[in-house]
Amino acid sequence: MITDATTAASTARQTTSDELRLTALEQFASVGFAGASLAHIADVAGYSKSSVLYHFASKEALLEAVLTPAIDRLEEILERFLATPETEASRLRFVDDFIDFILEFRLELHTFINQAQSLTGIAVIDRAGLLIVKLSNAICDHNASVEDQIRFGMALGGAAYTLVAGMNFSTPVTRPEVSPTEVRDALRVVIIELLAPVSVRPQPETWK
Amino acid sequence: MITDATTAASTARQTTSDELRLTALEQFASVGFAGASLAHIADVAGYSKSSVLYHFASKEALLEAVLTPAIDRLEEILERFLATPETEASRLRFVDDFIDFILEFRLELHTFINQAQSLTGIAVIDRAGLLIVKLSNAICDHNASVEDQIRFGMALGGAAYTLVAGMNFSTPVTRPEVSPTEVRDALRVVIIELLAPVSVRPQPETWK
DNA sequence: ACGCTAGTTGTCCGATCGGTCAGCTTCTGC
DNA sequence: GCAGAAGCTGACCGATCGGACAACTAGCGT
Repeated sequence: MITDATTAASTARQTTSDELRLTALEQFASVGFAGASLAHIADVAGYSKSSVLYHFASKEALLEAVLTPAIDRLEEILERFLATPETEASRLRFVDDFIDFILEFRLELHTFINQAQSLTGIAVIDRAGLLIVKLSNAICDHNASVEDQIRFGMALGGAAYTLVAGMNFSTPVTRPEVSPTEVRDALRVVIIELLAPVSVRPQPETWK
Repeated sequence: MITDATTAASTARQTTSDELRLTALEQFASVGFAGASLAHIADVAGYSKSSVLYHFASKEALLEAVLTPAIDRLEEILERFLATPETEASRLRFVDDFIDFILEFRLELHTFINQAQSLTGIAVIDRAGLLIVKLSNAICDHNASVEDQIRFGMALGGAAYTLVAGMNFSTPVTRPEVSPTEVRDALRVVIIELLAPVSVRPQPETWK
């Protein structure tokens, strides 16, 4: 079998590092950082624990390598949003960027969202925490109401949960192959509803 | 100091079991079930590891004792909702019950929501998972759209995140003593917006 | 005074944790 | 041919894990 590394552009090159990163991500997201042992990660990926520690200096370094791409992406999104004056159009574009991010990095988001509080001190975690605060302020700083902060938190934590843990057992039997685009569209509707500014937010008159 | 056990009705009796349960809950919610060691739980509570294993047969038994009251409460709420024919009033009352539940058992909810997938097999976890499915079906079964399932998941996971992890670092400096009732009211508005049935759900015309 | 029970603890155990290190293979440049 | 780097591994280390067990103390009914 000839796997030419030079023509890696076609299909994504699957280096050992990448395999370990992916496996570690799945483990961190499902059993948590503390619960995921290096030996188990290595075993699932088909390597030895020593190999993991050859590619990554420590367990924390592995976590950083796993989360960094997602944080980088989120940072880009925030900077793009802050770079342009805020209009309804720019805010809507931000939401679309945000949904792209959530869907692409759902496992990374889930890992950070649910374990950031117990992993403070690790560089990438602190960096992500600061980023979330800046994001929150950018979205709902102008009036800074408690409700707006809750709306942002619900969108963030709700999406992380729904896409990773929620959909798994929400319909355990009834599984008629829900299409990704259908999930994406529905997610867009709900998140836009949550993050819409007060000016355009509809007020239900029944159900109050 | 006289602490009479017979007149325990006034202030909640603080038995050793209760102290250990509370400490364990805090640890499970913050560092996860796998990450929380019995020795550390005992240390924080001011007892020895042996004492923990005297009151609870095992670490899993401790988890069950910690989560069971919350699951019982949630079961009551579901049964109450299913017992009456569904009207807007009954659905609204359910939302209020639900919010009461979330606020009272936020740590238990957070623990279950974020770790259920890695703890399957433990009785109380499986029971809670089944309960969530039944809840989800009760709320949005009639039309069973993907969007409604996402709405339910966002409300559940979003609330669990916002109330435990989100509010902690969302406003790290600006902390003007946000009142509990203010949080409750805002949470009510957002959750009602998420869980309102299609018939009364407002459709924003801008921002689409 | 007595035995009984509930509560608490220190000690010990096998398993597993993250991490180090020496050695093994395979490939490459000279 | 061979030196050296890269990749990978098993053996080993001290620390910590969940848990078993015996011993100790304090209270209570007799």
